[in-house]
Amino acid sequence: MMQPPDSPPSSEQQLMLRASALAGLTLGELADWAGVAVPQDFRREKGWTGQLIERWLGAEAGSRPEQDFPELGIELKTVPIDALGKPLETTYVCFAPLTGIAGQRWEQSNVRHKLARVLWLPVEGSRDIPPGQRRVGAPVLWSPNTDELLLLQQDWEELMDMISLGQVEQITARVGQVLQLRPKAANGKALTQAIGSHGQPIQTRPRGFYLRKNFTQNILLQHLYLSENPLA
DNA sequence: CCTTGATCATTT
DNA sequence: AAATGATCAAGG
Repeated sequence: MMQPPDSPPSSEQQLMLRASALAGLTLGELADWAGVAVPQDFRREKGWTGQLIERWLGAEAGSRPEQDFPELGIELKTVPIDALGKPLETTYVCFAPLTGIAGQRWEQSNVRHKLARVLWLPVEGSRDIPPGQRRVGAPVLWSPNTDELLLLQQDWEELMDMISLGQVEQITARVGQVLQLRPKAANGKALTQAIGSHGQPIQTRPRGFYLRKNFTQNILLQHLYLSENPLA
């Protein structure tokens, strides 16, 4: 039986070694060995899988607005996949700034920084598989290529333009080719300040940036054909 | 309230 | 069946 590390990985290689060691194991095994109870479902513990994987890779717990491995400049994302390897959910990236965004540039945006380097860890997520029996897949270390970067930048600029023009209430999840903007809060009562259609301050639900499923799927698929040893 | 970890539940 | 909009928990 394995045991979770007690310190962050000292190198990218060590991180990948840790992640690769999880491939093929079930969430039940990882939970047992870490002394964590497995929930019947995720209705009341939606972040359970991500937090379990964080422990096994030695990420610092917490809600700091930073990368999971700041020393390595790497962000960790677990992604639920179906039997065919397709993402079952969009991927949350970060909150969207709704005020004080004049002159904000893509190059220095939170989205750009978060996605600079991501360690994707696919996990079986079909609801007909009990959480404890769901298997962890092989890790994929990814940085956006030129095409992906351009798509992300185009979407980010379109969304941020709408926000700065006071059109945040008109933004639906349909806007954006690969990046979308959706509510992100504890509930519908949470409100934050934004810009209204006449430039006046308004109260609206906080929003977050999410990656569409197809975009994430292409990342995982590319590695299937283009990486040296995708199954290692 | 904000940010982290995301999935749920209803609509389309 | 897929996508959108809503929601749950914990740390700060």
